Parts: sequence; structure tokens; C-alpha cells
Amino acid sequence: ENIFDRSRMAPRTPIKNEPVDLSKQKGCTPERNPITPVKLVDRPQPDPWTPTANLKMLVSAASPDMRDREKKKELFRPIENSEQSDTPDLLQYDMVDDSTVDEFEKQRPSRKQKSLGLLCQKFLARYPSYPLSTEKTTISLDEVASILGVERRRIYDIVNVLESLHLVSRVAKNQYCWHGRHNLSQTLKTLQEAGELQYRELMTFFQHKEQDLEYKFGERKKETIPDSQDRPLLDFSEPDCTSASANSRKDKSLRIMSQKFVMLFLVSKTKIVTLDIAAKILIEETQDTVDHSKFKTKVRRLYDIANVLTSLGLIKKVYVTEERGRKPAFKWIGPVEFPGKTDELRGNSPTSDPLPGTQRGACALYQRCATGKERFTRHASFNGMQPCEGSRRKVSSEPNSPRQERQACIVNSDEYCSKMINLAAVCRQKIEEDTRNPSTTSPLSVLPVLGDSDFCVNPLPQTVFPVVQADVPSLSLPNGISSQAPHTSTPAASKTENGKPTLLPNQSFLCFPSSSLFMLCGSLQENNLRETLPTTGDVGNRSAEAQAAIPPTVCQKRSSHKCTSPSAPVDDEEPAAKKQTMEQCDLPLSLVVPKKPFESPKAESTPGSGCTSAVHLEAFHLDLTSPAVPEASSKESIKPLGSQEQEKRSQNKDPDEPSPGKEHICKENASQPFLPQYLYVQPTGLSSFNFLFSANQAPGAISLAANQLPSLSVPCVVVPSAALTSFPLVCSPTITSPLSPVPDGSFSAAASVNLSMSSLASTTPVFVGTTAVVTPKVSPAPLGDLQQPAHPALHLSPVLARSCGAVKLDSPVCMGHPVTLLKLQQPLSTPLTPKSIRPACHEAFFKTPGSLGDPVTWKKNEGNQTRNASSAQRRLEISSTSPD
DNA sequence: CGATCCCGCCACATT
DNA sequence: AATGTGGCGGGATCG
Repeated sequence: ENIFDRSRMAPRTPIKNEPVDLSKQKGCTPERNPITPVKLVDRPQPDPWTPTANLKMLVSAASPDMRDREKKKELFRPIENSEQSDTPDLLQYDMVDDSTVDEFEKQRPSRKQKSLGLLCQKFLARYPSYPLSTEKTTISLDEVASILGVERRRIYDIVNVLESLHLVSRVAKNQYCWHGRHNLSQTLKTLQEAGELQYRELMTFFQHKEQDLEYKFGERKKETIPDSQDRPLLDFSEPDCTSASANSRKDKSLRIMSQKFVMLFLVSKTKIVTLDIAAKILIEETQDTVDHSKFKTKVRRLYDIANVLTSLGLIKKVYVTEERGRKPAFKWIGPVEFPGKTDELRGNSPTSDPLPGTQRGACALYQRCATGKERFTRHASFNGMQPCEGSRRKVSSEPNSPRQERQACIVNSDEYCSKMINLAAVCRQKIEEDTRNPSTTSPLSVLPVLGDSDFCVNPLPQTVFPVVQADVPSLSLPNGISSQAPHTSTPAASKTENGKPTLLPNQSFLCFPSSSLFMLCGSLQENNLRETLPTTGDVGNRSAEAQAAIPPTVCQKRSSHKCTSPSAPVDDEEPAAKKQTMEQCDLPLSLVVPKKPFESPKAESTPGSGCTSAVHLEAFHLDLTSPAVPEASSKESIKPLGSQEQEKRSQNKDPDEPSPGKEHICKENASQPFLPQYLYVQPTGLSSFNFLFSANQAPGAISLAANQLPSLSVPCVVVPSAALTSFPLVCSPTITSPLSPVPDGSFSAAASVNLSMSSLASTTPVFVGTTAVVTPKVSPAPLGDLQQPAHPALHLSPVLARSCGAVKLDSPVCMGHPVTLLKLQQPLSTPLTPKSIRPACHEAFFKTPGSLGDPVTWKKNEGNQTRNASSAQRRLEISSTSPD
């Protein structure tokens, strides 16, 4: 019946789209029903597109219909098809011929026929899974769209997912390059590694879920955070193909989501992932939890992705029965084990990467950081992917585009950036709003920085961290001492003192894209390290590469650099580490991610130098942990890491241990006086982002100027908590504390902190502690306490205040997740010598403290400056700006 | 009625 | 300004 009807009906649906659609081809004959042949079909629409039409026809003829049906059914669910349709269809087929059939089908408006999964199959059918390396197949979106009879929009959906797996890469405007599955295993391997870092725990957690929630949660989050940073996501995508394009905008979604989604499967023991869990995990930044609509949207996207993956034969739909009942889920049916490398056929440039997969991942990360252009380059090398990708936007952009700003920045990863950006944006806004008030802005404003995409700066050891850019500074963190001198290298650049505004001597700033972390640590280091050496093998190289790629100014970010000390970098072992790692070195700042879990030994550090950062996860970990994050167990105090001593760390930290290792590290660090400064973390993973600032340093430490916004200054830490949903923020103003050196007085005090988070706030809870201390575990109650005090101390924008007040407890985070912040305080207690530290820091960090004078003043200044800066410039700036 | 997810508006990026 | 991209979510369809 359909058929017939169809014909008549045909017009209905088909009509619109149709143009291309199969219908034409097939459908063509609508009326004619039965009989005859095909040809008619064409006709229906003589179409405009003749050329394509033909193709279409061919295509359709070739397969689609039949296949589709079958496939669909099979793929998706055997169920549906079975009876009903088949029969009829078959009959029809038999009976009539194609034409009829076709028509029928066409007609069938059935949604299924138009499904993305089917469309994807058709798409895939057009290209060989393993094309010869020599031949490159280019895909024209318009052409394909017309051939397949769909709107171009739909093709984007498919291509974006394929791109995330590197099956295709964008070459140019409407052009994609088909790579086939040659690199698929490598890509999956990379994702798996990345996923291990980022999601393993989460998945485990969710899968087991329940009980442990909090505890685990907390941990997880932490982990997550790190993960996120690392996150490969970017890598891929960016590196490859899209990357270019990717950076920009929002790429976030589909491509990244697709990679994350795949990661979840690869990390899952059961290889089964339910949509709701995936959606929860993938909703990162968001603040809030809730947001039902957001969840819904996420799920929708996941369906889109799942359809494509299903067509690729990587997953299949299944149902899992849980307590509540049966839930839809997808099971990974693709390869699970990945041999070592892969090949890449690509040939091209790839060669370069000798790096093992893991490393690659790291690379990717790095790349992200890099400026757009640079990125490209790297990327290209990275996977072997072609540079082509880059083509898109990036390339062009360089010259003028605003984005370019980034250059200055240096590092950044795209995604990560984007996240950051988002956060930043949010923050900014808030801040701005809030701040607008004269209130203040402190010199440090972190937020703003973020905002820009560029924000990242890295300190690379070698590189520069500080880079500085001229003007715009990026963020700088205070480092401890200055570093410049000692250090060598680049540091000088950093120095801010001199001119650069920005920088601070050592400070480094990192941005982690992927995850979203930002950490800033300042260490004092005097000397930090600089170093950087790249000794480290891979890492070093990478870093180097990156650096190379990037202009000096740029720093890198993420990753890569490891510290390298000559000594030993450790790292490596873990992939994660690798990835993360970055380098560090140098500097001072380290960021750390808190993750307990991982910890790898990365070492980072170089002894002498300080590595800073290691960006590695571990590093992060460490640092954070120490300082801020409480982590699970720990509580330890926080110590800052920073200091020179960091070197010690270099040793490695622990490998994975969770707590212990870290802790000691921490301790060590702690011992060290300096602290780390702080971090900003945005976690990707789950949820929200975290900001951490270590208070210790507080006072001066951090400031970022954002462009315009004034941002926060923070001496504190903000930690989001764990939960996916929310983010809590915590700030502790350390500053004030006696310890603090006070840098310029300004800081002192609460002043420094200004957060405007209104936006954030809303959802998230914010905590502010004046001191740094927070109790770790914090029970709600404590929190409450903290908050209050906090308020006073800080200058919160009204909003914040409110939020603080209000939120808190409620927020899940607080409650549930211990996440926390806890430890922060310790540092305080710890002996940090502020002064000792400080001095250096201060200055460096702050730049002229004197100038700073009042906090307020500073703020203002900065604010202005910042604001003034062109957008391009925006980046992070740190105090540098304020010079006076 | 919940699970899917097509469709296409429209914002943003690039040309 | 035109065009390419792609986020996003209303609302239709499926089961």
C-alpha cells in the first residue's frame, strides 16, 4: 500500500527535501507505479542537478534501498523490520521492480529511512574502508549531499563524527579527505588512553555507582580533572582535521562529544554505555546539574553520534536492565585491543611522529595549546593527519584574525580553550557585571583571561613561558621568584619586569584545555627551572616541537614539556602521564591536577628547575593535591608546591598512588615554601570546572587580567566540585593571612578576591574561605561556616555573596562531594614562608607591588588595562598589566 | 508515553 | 554580505 499511496503522497514529504533525495531517483516514478522501470524515475525530477542526479541514481540503484532496509533493521534493531516491512517490501520488490520499490521506499516517509544511521551507511558505502594510501579521495559535501539526497546539514553530522575518529579530515571548504579506517585503530588507541585518564574512574564509578558516591566522587572528579586536561579529544580532532576549524568556535560538540563517547566505551569494562550515563559524563562544564533541557540536548546529540558509530560497526544498540528498568544503551563491538601503533597510511608527514601513541596524545595536547597555526603544523604531524586540515580556518586566519591573538598566548588548546573560554566568559561576564563596579578588580583576574581563547600561556620551560607577549600578557603567574634570571632562558622573557607586562617571571600559566583545568602555580622558584629540558625524550621532543612551532612566545601548554629535567623525567610510563606531561619545567607554576589517582610519577621535575609543571597529570595532581585539593584522603595540608624544591619532586612522584605518593609530594612541596599558586581548573570531565587557586601565595600571586574583565583575583582556590553538575567554587583568600606577604597590600585581604561569578554562582555553589583553609572534607556545616566568614573577607560581588550564601550547602557538591577543598588551608599553616617566597613572587608576580599599592588601585588599573586591550590581545593577562 | 531523532532555524565563522 | 558550519531544540515518529 505504501507504495501506491506513496506515489500519490509522495509529494508530501519528499517534496521538500527531496530534491536530491532518493526519491527522485527512486521515487521517480511515483505514479507509475508498478510497472516499470526505473527510468521513469529519473524523471520525476528532471532536476536541476542532472549531474548529480545521475549519480544519485546510480547510487541509489546500487544499493541504498535494499541495503538500507536490511541494514537498518539489522543494525538498529532487528526487531522492527522483521515482519512487517520486510514482507511487503520484498513482495514489492519482487513484483515490481525497482522503480516501484523505490517509490515505495521513498515514500515511506518512514523516518527510518531518513535516519542518520542509514544516511551514514550510504555515505560510507561510497568510500573504501581501506583506501590505498596513494589515492586520496576527496569528498565534496555538496556533492554527497545531493547524491544522498539530503541536506548538507545532515552530512555535517556524519562527517563531524567521522572526523573525530579520523576517518576523514577536512581539507577545505566543502571538502573533506577520506582516509578510511587505516588510522582507526590508532585513533581508538589514543582515545582509549585518553579515556583511561579521564574517564576510567568515572565510568567505573557510574557503573558501580551508587554507593560510594561521594567519596569516589570526589576522587573522580579530581581525576577527572586531570583527565580532562589531557584529553585527547582535542587531539584528535584538532590535530587532525578539523582541528583547524575546530578551534574556533564551538566545536565542542559533536566532534568532541563523539570522541568522548568513544572513550567511554573503550574505558568501560563492560563495553556498554548507557545514554544517560554518557550524557551525564559528557555534560561537563555545565554548571549545574540539572538542567534538564541540557541533558536532553546532550542525549539527542548522542543519538546522532550513536547512529554514525553504529553505521561504522563500532557499537550496537542494546538494552541494559537496571534497577529502574530497561535502559537503552550501546555496546562497543569494535576493536578492543589496539596493537601498537598503527599505521598510518597517510603518509605524509606523519613521519614525524615517532612518538608512540601515547605520546602522541600528549602531542596532541600540546598542539592544542599551540596557536592555531602552529597547531596545525603540529597536528599534522601528529597523526599523520594531514595538514590539510588545517587549512580551514586556521590557516587563513593567522594573519589577521582576531584569534590570532592567541599567538600570544601561546598555548592553548582548542578545546580546552573553549571550555576555558566558556568559563571565562561566564566569569567574565559576571565579573564584569559585578565588577563593573568599581569594586575591584583585583589584579588578578583570572577569569578574564580565560576568556580568551588564548589564554593559555604556558610556561614552557624552554619556551617561554612567559612569554609574553607583548602586550598581552598572558597570564602569568607569579612565580616565585623570578625567575628569570636564573633561569634561563626564556624566562627572561617572562620576566616581566622588564617590560613585559605580563609576565611574570616565572609564572607560568597553563591552560589545559582539555580538561579544563587551569592551573596556575607559581612557584617561586627561582630558578626554576627552566629548563626544560627536553630531555626527556619524547616529551621533550614534543615540547620542543611545540615550541618550535610556536613562536617563542608561545608557550605551550599542556603538556608537554615535561620537565625534564635532565634528571629524569619520568613519566612516561603512563600514557596519561605522557600526555599530560608536559613539561614543565620550569617553572614555576605548576599546575597540577589533582587527581589523585593517577599520579604518575611523572616527574617532573627537575630538580633544579622546577619543573613546574608538569603538567602531567600527576603533576597536577600533585600540586593540587597538595595544595589544594584535598583529595581524598588527604588532607594533607596543602603545601604548595612550588617551590624550588620542587625539584625534589622530581623524583617522581608517585606513581600512581593515590594518596600516598601524592602526599608526600605534597609534603615535600609543602616543605617548600612556595606554593603553588593556584590553579584554575576546569574539569572537563564531568562537570564543571574547578578553579583552584592556591591561596597561599596568595597575595599576589595570581592575577590575571583578563582582558577586560577584571577578574578575579584570587588567592584562592576555587574548586568545583565534583559533581558533574555543579561547580562549586571555593575561594580562600589566603591572602590575608598573615602569611601573605602581602603583596601589595592590595591583596591582602580579601580584596583580592573578587569573584564574580554570578553566573557561576547560580548554579554552583561557591565557597569562599577566607583563609585558605577549608576543611577538607568539609561537611556542609563547615562549609557554611566558611562561607560566612568568607564573605566578609572577600569582597564578593554581591552576586557571589549571594551565591555563597545561598548556595552552598545545597549544592550537591558541597554536600556530597567532599570534594573539596579542604586542604587548602594547610598551606597556610605550613610554613610557607611567605616572605621568603613572596618577595620574589611578589614582585614578579605582581609586578610591582609597590605600584600596586592598593588593591583597589590595582584592580582598577588592571581592569582598565585589561579592558583596553584589544580583544585580540585578550588573553590572559596577568598582573603584568598592572604595572603600575 | 517515553525513546528516538528528523528537520531546519539561526548564530557564528569564514570567505 | 554571502556562504559555510554546526549548535540546538521543537516536535514528529517510533515502539
